[in-house]
Amino acid sequence: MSDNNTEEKILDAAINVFQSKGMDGARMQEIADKAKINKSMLHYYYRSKQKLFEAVFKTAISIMAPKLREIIEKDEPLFDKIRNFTNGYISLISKHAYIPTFIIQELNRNPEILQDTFIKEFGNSFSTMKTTINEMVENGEITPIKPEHLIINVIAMSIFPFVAKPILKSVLQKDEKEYKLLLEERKTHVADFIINSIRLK
Amino acid sequence: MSDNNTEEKILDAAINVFQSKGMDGARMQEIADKAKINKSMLHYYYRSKQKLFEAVFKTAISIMAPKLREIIEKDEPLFDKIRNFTNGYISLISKHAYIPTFIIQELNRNPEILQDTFIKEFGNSFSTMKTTINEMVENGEITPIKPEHLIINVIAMSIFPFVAKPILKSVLQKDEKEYKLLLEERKTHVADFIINSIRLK
DNA sequence: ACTTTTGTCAACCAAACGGTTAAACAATAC
DNA sequence: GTATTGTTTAACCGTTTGGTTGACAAAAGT
Repeated sequence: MSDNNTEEKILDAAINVFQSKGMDGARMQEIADKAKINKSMLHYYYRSKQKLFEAVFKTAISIMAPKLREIIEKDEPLFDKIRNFTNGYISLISKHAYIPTFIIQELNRNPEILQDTFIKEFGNSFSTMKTTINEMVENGEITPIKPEHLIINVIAMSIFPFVAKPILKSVLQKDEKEYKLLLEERKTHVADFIINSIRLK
Repeated sequence: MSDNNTEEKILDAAINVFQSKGMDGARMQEIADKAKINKSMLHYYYRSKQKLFEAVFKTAISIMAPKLREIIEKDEPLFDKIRNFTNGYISLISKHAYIPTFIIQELNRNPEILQDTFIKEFGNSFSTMKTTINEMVENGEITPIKPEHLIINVIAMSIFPFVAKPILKSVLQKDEKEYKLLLEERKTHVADFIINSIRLK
C-alpha cells in the first residue's frame, strides 16, 4: 500500500480496519498485522486506540468535506450546482465506498464528536444556499420548496445507495456488476430527477 | 419494560442494547443489567451472544418488512402507493428510530446474513412493481424513468434522514425539536417531490 | 412422597483485549 | 569510537469479555 514509513503504514492499515469494522469491531492486533509491524508501534506513534481512531476519522472527514464545501460555495446557478454535486459526490464516494457508512455509524455511536467541526465547516455555506433557494422560489424560478428538504433530498439520493447497498442489492435483485452500473447512472439521474421536480414547466 | 417473564425481559433489554450499540459494541453484562437478571440467564435462554443477536436482528426485520411488503403489494395506483409509502414508513421509523441504522450497520458488517431472506421476502413484489412502472412509462402516464431508480429514490428520501440524523442536524443547524418537525413534514413532502418529478404536466 | 425437570444465581474460567515495559537495535551527533 | 537519540521488538500485565459450572430452589410429573 505505502512505502516503509512506519507511521504511514499504521495509518493506512488503521483506515482499512476501522472503516470496515468500526471503532468497536476493530482490533489493534489486526491493524498491526495489516501494517506488518509490532503492535507496540501503534501506541508508540498514536498512544491509544482512541487517538488512532480519531486520526482515521479525521482523514475520512477530510476526504468528504472539501468537495462538499467546494460545490456548495462555488458561485454558479442552482441547477448546475445540483448537477455538479450528484456527479461529483457519487464519483468521489465510489472511490471511497466505506467512508459514508463509517462516518454515519460512528456519528450515531457518538453524535457529539463533530458537532462543532461540522457547524464551523458548513455553517454559513448552508445559510447562503438557503437564501439563494428562497429567492428563487420567491422569484418564481422554481417550485415552492423548503431549502432544508431540497438539500436533504439531494444528499439522500446521492449517498443512501452506498450506505444501504446490501439491502438495495437484495431488494432490486442486482449482482455487483449491475449495482455498480446503477450507481454510475445515478451521477446524472439524481440531478435530472431533482431538477425535473423543482423546475417550472 | 415488560412483566416478569424472563425470556421476554432479556429480549427487550437485548433489543435496547444491540440496536443502539451494534453487535460489536454490545456487552452481555449490560443486557443482563438492563433486564435485571443474572448474566447466566442470557446463555440459558439464548445459548450465545450470536444467537441472541440474531433474535434481535429478526425482530428488527419483522418490524420493518411487513409494512414494506404491504404497501408494495397492495393493489392501488402508483401515486397513492408512493404517498402511502412515504407517510407510512416515516411514521413507522419514527417509532423505531434505531432500527434503520442498526440494520444497515449490521448488514454492512455481514452482508450475507439476509441475502436469501430478503430475496424471498421481496423478490416478486419488486418484479410486479417494476412492470407496473414500465407500463406507465410506455403508456405515457409518467416521465421516463428506470423503476430501480424510482424505488431507490423513494426509499432513500424516506430513510436517509433517520440514518444520517447527526450529520444533517449539524449541516442544517437544527435542534432536536426542529429536526423532528422536518421529519414530520417529510411524510407528505417526499411523495409530493417524487410525484412532481415523474408526472407529466 | 419423592423424583425429575426447569429456572436462578454467585463464583469461576480461559481467551482476548488494550496497553506497558525493558531491553535490543539502528541512526545520528559529538 | 562512543554517547545520544529515536525506533523496534518480545514478553508481559491487568482487565474485560463471552461463556461455564455447580449448588440450590421452585415446579411439575409420577
